[in-house]
Amino acid sequence: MATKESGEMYLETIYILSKNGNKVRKIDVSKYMGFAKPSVTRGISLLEEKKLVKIDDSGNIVLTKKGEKEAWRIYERHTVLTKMFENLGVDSKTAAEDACRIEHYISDRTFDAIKAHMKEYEKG
Amino acid sequence: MATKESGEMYLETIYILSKNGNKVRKIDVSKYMGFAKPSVTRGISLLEEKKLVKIDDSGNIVLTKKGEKEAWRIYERHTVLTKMFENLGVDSKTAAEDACRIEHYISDRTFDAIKAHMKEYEKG
DNA sequence: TATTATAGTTAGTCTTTGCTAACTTGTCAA
DNA sequence: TTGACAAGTTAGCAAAGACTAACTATAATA
Repeated sequence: MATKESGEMYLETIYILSKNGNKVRKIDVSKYMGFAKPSVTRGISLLEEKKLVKIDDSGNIVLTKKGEKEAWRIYERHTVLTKMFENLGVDSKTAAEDACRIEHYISDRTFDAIKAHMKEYEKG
Repeated sequence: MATKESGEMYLETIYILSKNGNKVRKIDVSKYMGFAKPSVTRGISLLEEKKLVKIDDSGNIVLTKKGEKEAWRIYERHTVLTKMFENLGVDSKTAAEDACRIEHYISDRTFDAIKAHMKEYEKG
């Protein structure tokens, strides 16, 4: 598989950790994901190459416009899929775990259909 | 990821190709999946080690009980997920493609919830 | 200032799973 | 019987993405 999964997980993690205006360093990502520091060093540097993040003068990881957009894309998949599974009666933990794996593999087209359906569902 | 994906795809392919009582050789798997012969040689031999398939005297790949069960598990995911996406308005091709990727990552628990929901849906 | 802890990097390993090149085996037809 | 083609294997490469060991650099504290 052209595994975008790894990069997307780093991106999503950075997004989550920085959501409340928090500074995010590589060590934070390392701890959050449970990956060794060198793995994170490389993972993030790949994101840098793709212009998805920058490292500021203090060593904080900052999402670029492009990175922010992409991270949001993944994060939205995560939340919507989790909610869908919960609505189907799946416990929150399992729902979130499944969403976290599936979010990387679902096409825009199918995700949009799910999103539209969820919107309807919530309405009435 | 503890990628079960590759092995599951081989298994599912063998299942599909043998569904109508057809004999399945490695070359058939190779053509169906678009993989080179050596890749298939190894892929299948891993399934042999796990006692999921056997090679009979004529070189045909035969699913064991265990392999059959596992293959069916994947195949059912494939069909149910495809149908669900189609019901949400996704075109058949996209629905099948998404199902094919996602089928490897969805937990039993979540899949059961989806299956139950589809049953309800079809009833009414 | 010197010590020490924390953050980060470098170098190199491992596993998975695809690939090609080149060989072997087995079958069928001339 | 031989020649040729199809099926399958062996050996080795590549990329992704995790790891450890060991280093450096930074920052806080005695």
